[in-house]
Amino acid sequence: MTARAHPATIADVAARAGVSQASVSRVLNGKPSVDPEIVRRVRRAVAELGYAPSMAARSLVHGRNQTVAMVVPDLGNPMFQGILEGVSVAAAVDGYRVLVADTVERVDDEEATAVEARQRCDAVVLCAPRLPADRLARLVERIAPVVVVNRQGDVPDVPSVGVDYARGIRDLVGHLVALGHRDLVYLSGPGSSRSNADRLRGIDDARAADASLRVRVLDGGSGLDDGAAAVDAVDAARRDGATAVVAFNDLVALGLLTALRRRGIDVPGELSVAGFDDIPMAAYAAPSLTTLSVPRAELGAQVWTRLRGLIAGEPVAHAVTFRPRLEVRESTAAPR
Amino acid sequence: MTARAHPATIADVAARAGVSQASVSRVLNGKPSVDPEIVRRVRRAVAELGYAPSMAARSLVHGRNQTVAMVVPDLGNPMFQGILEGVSVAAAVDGYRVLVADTVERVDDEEATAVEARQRCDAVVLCAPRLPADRLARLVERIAPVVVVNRQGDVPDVPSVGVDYARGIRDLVGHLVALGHRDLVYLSGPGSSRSNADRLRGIDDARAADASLRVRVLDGGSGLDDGAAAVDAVDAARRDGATAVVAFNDLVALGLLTALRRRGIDVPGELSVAGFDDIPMAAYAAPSLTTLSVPRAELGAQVWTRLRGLIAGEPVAHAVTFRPRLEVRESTAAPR
DNA sequence: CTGTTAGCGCATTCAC
DNA sequence: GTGAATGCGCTAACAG
Repeated sequence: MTARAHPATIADVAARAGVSQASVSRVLNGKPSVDPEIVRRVRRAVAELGYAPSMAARSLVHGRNQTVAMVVPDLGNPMFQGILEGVSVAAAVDGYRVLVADTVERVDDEEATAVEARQRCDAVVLCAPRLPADRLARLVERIAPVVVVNRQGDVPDVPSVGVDYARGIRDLVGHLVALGHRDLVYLSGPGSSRSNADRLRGIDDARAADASLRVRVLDGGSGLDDGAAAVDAVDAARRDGATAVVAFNDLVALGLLTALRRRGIDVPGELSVAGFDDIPMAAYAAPSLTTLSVPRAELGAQVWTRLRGLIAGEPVAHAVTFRPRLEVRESTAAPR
Repeated sequence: MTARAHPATIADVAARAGVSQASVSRVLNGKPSVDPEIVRRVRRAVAELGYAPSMAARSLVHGRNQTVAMVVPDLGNPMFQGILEGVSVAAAVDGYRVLVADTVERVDDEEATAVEARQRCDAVVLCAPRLPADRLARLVERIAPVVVVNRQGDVPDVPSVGVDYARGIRDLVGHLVALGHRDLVYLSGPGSSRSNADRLRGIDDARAADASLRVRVLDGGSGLDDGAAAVDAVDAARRDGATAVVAFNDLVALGLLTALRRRGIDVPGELSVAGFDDIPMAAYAAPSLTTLSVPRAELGAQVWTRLRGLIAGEPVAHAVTFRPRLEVRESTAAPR
């Protein structure tokens, strides 16, 4: 077994099998009508040489990579992890792999990252919740084919898959109102984030539909720490009459829950708390968290379906929006 | 602005600038000593044509991708997410990207996945906690350059970075013993997992050092659900005298915590509980979780450092092992 | 300092 | 059905 310094090439295989490179190529790509005898010899040579085709060469010829990029603002967020996993698994079935490009919340070079990622891949999945719509619009046409996540309506003619945050919030508020709450707090997410804007729209809709409803909007964030840090403001609102709080997402709600517990404020006795996303931990919190469930994996799968279509040159598919499902748990109850 | 069907090539740029392809290449790669005038014209042509170099062609010539693969058993695990993020960020600094290959816990085709990933990338980061040592050894030589995570000692001559689980467990048991515990439960992780074996070794060491110490090993798992599902067995042990439980990881501990609460068992009053990993949620649990902190991001950075060295042809660097730091929180206390 | 030439490894014409 | 030639886009020698 002589080890070669450089990996075997198709030429080596051809020589070893005593056939032409073209034949080897045909066999390897399963082209029909190749003499069985040739097939056998080629397969043997391939095995003996431990030959593996060069992806680089193949990419150059085909103009395709079999790789897509997924740019995310923060890999630490369970939401994006879920989508990544969904896309990753779905794409793998079609022989595609996914490259992750974590912009680490640096909105400023999100465009550069996306463009760079596109150069190495056949397409990109863009999660850019904070990129202003006009910049987003310019970006997507530079990096097509692309599908955007949670930017429905911001970029016409670009496939988009996302969550109906406004709808989810309305459902949630409806649940709280039904319990008897009239004075709510919305603990907002990152100010510039599109999905936060969507949630705010849901809040506004709810307010418009019910004049007796009061909702105070407090600054929050998107992580556990942000939720905990908001406890002062939340408690102040509570003493001023608020009876329930809707957090930007589960992480924030969980952080708040802990801070409230430390302060001795009973949830849901003295204050109801709800989140968004239904991350695995939500059901395990104390009290378990009322939240809105979003199908992360399925969302990822849908993203891939659209991306694959685009790569294949199919027309832009319709946008899909998942309606969150209200998951009522212990953290919300009727106010005292 | 005439739009071209096919992206501009270096030949287009050369023609437009009235120079040779070689010159264009030189300018683009920042080769020294190129006539400033030429540089200007090339830059202008590049801008006008919106030229972007083909990574595929470049890869073919260089034999390198500027991409590494990271194969993980489960992207849903915060541990791997953290490492991924660490590697991703560190690699980006050097112009490298990372491809994720989620084997979705399917140990059987872990090898195939890794090999396939290696074919598209310059190197691979291998997280394969359950792959038997002999198969691992054979695998790594097929996919070198590679650095393995948490398989210290299993593959000599392969850079490895990991966590000293045994040491962490000993430190933790020491803490529990100091509190007065003598009868512990170890809620084990996946049976075939190397890191579970390491923890068991830590348990054995502790037992060997202290004959009066009793440790019952119970079957667990690696997720929230596994922890919750173990509550019956844990409670039985408790009634039989056990006063503290060491869970495989934080997820398991958190799941158990919730199940215990539902059963009305006070932690740490009636039972102490500790985890491993110090995931963000650990500090926010009720009660907050005593655990062992491992530097995920730094671990990822170390992985990249080693991988980069290997790619550059440097000799195999020494293995690094991080000693976990004990994080004492509310979930452990002296037994009644 | 610049241009010309020759591959990198493969898939794909086109003749045979 | 098979082989020989051509080119994907780029960089690295080599001349000039």
